[in-house]
Amino acid sequence: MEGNTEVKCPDCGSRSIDEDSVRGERSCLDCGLVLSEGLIDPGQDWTNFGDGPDNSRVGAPASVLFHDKGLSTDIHWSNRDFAGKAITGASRSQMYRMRKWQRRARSATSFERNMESALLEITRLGGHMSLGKEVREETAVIYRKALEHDMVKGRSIDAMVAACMYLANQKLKTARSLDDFEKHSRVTRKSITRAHKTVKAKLRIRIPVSLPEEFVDRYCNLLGLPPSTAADTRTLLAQARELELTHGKSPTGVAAAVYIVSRINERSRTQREVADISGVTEVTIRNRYKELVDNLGIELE
DNA sequence: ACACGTAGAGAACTGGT
DNA sequence: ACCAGCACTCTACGTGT
Repeated sequence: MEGNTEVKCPDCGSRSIDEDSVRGERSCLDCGLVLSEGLIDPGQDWTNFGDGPDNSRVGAPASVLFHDKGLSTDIHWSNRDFAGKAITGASRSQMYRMRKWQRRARSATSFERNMESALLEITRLGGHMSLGKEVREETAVIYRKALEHDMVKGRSIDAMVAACMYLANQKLKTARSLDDFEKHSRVTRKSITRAHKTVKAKLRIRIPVSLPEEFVDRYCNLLGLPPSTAADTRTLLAQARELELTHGKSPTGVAAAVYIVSRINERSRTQREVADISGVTEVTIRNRYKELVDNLGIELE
């Protein structure tokens, strides 16, 4: 699982790379940098306990949303044996002991106990904020890493969960604001932002920076504009970058330069249309549009 | 219908104390 | 650690063509 000598962490140079086939990702054990996600486990997905081929797939899939990844079993409390017959006397008290010890063994370490309460909070908070399973799983993955890197000590589990979920929410672009988290979490806004900052820095989680150019093709496509318009837009964006007009602006807003080009090329689209497909408001389109037109000396009739 | 502008608020970052 | 200020985008308007 670890010590893969062929891979070196590009960030800190460490060779301790953790390959986690359940979570489908590779990360550096020293700095926590996630090297690659979406790895495919090449192994068979069943265990054959018998003779000959056995391709049966049984049981729920492993999930990061259970502290033991959902793979442990319970001894049921009904005091019945496999045939439904009541279990009594000595074997019954033996079963009580077995249940007790099984539970203790399962959540024995402080790590697991911490993870267990964190997952409860992830489920609760995720539910309150109507965040889907994807975000909750991403939160669990980030939280587990934070726990592994000793970041939870000294702050509340709830604050750390909120911070991790906020990060997951940013990463997956589910658009919940800090206010939403403040409202539904049981901790203060400050403790959330602090934990958020720490986790983001220590785990080197980058909220991917996207460039305006990445959106141009899709926008043109959605607007029914030809590839030549996309090309013209990229040229325009290159000039805008020279004059530093793209710095600090939202890439989607800048990409609305498509609007300008659509007018230049006399395939005019309205601000409303561009706003609808790009997810930025008409106001932002107007502001970018005005800035670009003013600074690049573009004449429109 | 469309383009254009403004005010007020929120989010996230920066720098000063 | 905390606050103030900053640049940007959003919502929600209004005005003009």
